[in-house]
Amino acid sequence: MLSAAIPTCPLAPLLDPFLRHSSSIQTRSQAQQLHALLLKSHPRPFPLLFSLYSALGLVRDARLAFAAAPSPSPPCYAAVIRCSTARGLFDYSVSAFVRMRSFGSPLADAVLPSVLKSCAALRDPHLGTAVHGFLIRSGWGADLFTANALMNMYCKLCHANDDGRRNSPAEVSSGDAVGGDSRKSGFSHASKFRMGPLGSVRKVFDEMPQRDVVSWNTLIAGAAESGMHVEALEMIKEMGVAGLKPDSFTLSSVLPIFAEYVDGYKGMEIHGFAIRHAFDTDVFIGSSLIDMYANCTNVDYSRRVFVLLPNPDPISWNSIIAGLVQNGMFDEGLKLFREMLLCRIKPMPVTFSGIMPACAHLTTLRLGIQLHGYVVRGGFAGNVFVASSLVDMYAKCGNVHIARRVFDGLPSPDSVSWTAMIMGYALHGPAKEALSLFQRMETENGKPNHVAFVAVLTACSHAGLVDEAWDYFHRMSNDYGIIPRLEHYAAVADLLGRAGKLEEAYDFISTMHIKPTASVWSTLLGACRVHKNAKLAENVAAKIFDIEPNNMGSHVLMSNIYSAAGRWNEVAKLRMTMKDKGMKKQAACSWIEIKNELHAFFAHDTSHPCYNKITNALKVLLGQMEREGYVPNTEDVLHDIEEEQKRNMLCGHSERLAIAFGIISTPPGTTIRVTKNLRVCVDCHTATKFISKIVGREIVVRDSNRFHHFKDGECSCGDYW
DNA sequence: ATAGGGTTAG
Repeated sequence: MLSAAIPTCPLAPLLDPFLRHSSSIQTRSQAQQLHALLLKSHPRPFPLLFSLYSALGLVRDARLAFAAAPSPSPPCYAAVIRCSTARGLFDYSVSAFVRMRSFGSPLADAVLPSVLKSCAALRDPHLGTAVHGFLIRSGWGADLFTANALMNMYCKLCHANDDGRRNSPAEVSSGDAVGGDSRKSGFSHASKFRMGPLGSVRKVFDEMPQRDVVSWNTLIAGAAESGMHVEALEMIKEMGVAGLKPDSFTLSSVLPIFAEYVDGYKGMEIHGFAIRHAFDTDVFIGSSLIDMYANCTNVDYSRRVFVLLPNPDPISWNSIIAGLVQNGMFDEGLKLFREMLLCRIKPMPVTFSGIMPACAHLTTLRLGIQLHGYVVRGGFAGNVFVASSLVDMYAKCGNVHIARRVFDGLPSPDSVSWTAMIMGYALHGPAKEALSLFQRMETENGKPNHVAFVAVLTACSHAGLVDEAWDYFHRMSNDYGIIPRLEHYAAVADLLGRAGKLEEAYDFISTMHIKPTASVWSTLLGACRVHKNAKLAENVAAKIFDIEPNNMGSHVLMSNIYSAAGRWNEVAKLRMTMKDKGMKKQAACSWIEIKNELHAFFAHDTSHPCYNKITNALKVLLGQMEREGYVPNTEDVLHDIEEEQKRNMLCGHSERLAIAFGIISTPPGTTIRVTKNLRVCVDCHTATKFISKIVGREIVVRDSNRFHHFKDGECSCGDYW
């Protein structure tokens, strides 16, 4: 190619084969030798040299060579600009372009697409529009590649302000007000398109003299990302009319739409299309399909797609792991994470934010700490997604202080980090911390969203702060314009109920502006049980059974309420109903991790190999507890049996077995961490307070609702839960 | 030369 320029040089015959077959240059020193020969043979630098250095990843050498060039030719500028863009050195690419313009050097072919790509990556609207103006003046406006790159740049620029997450605020995309300006494009929705944030993109598209698949794909992807879902799907049809077939790029930009709409059926149609056109082995499509099926709770299909991918890439792994975890298949997620490591695929920040919730839900602090170590070693600790998931994991695994330390280490926590931390305090009890953090969030992070309000209301609820909760509840809509959702109502109703304001709670739920669910009523039913209001309970239960006739939790609660009131006939009747409906009470279970091994206990479970030791320890403890003033509270033993038997029943509760086992299997002073699947029982709560004092241990119990930290005879919940 | 996939808090 350029060898035509060389004949004047005696070295030319030597160089020629290398310049013709640049792939024969494989190492840095070979490239440098060629560079040296070129410098000797030819006063002006060779464009190929820059491409060569860049292809070998030696961008520094390329830049040095370029900086030393006295007056680079247009092809040299072009090579440097293209290479630096391809290597991600966007600012360098732009400054080379600016330098080229300032010397008045003519524009080589195929430079502008790279410059525009760099402008897009830099998210600099002034730069972008300046280049746009220049390219029109210099007559490149009609160039297909340039216009495509221009569209892409405007797409990126209009998403410059959101933080890259999927749920950007959707444009109105219903079918109204169509018609509009259809002269130019002939497309019914063009006018709406032009008025939206993608106006510039659409304008470029409409004015292109010719369009290819990339043009369409860029426009479709832009629409899909801006929430203009209907338009995006409509345009796929239109591109067919224009004689262009959708390809794997087209599909991968519209698949997330079905994931977001949770329309697995439509998603499956696309999957079928992908299979028919042999796109289904494309990793991009594969990852989108995995995510789409996982979002539609059809994670088995996600798994099938993953298994059928011939060459899953790191993102495919991330997708399947996150998909499994999001669908509650925590062990499976962890298993795949281990497989991923075995396949020598390096985890990325997303891998950890995807897998960490599994540890949080499983309450497996040990594994969480291991992953945290991995995060630190991998240099991902500064990633706000990862850090937020760590905050959440530590809080959910019972270590709210470490959670706080991770949180405090974040240079700029986002709303998720704040909310995770506030929720952490809410779960553990220090409501003051939660409230003061919320206040800090308002000043430092700006507008709290609806989830932050769920967290702060939960904190109030768990601490019995009725007035504060009302204040937040009202400020939420008055100051921030957030319409209360079910979760907010539920938190307030729960709070009122637990504070004993049963009638007020009843009225509150009855006048909600959305239809209360069975679960909202259930919290009140629970409160009726605690505050022994059987009459209101019957009323509430009727509401629940009206919505969910087979709601098992409420049958159990109602049965407990009747037993507590000694109404054994009603209990029997309810039990019959439950039996008829085939409902089975969820068995109480507590578990504890000792030396990397999980020990689970059901109530009155004698199967554990250490069962005898455990009961002996409990017997000894009971004696000490009674000397300290412990009186068994048999109120909640809901069986029609003698008092003595009731006392024995209490000792067999699953949490007590787990705690006793923890005490006899760990060195003195070790914190005991127990998890229970149901709420902790009143008597066990009292007993654990005594036990913590007697054995001088901190005992952390996570029940289905919150954490209890027992220490020196006190509990962090202040006996309010 | 230009276009694509995955993540955290209730």
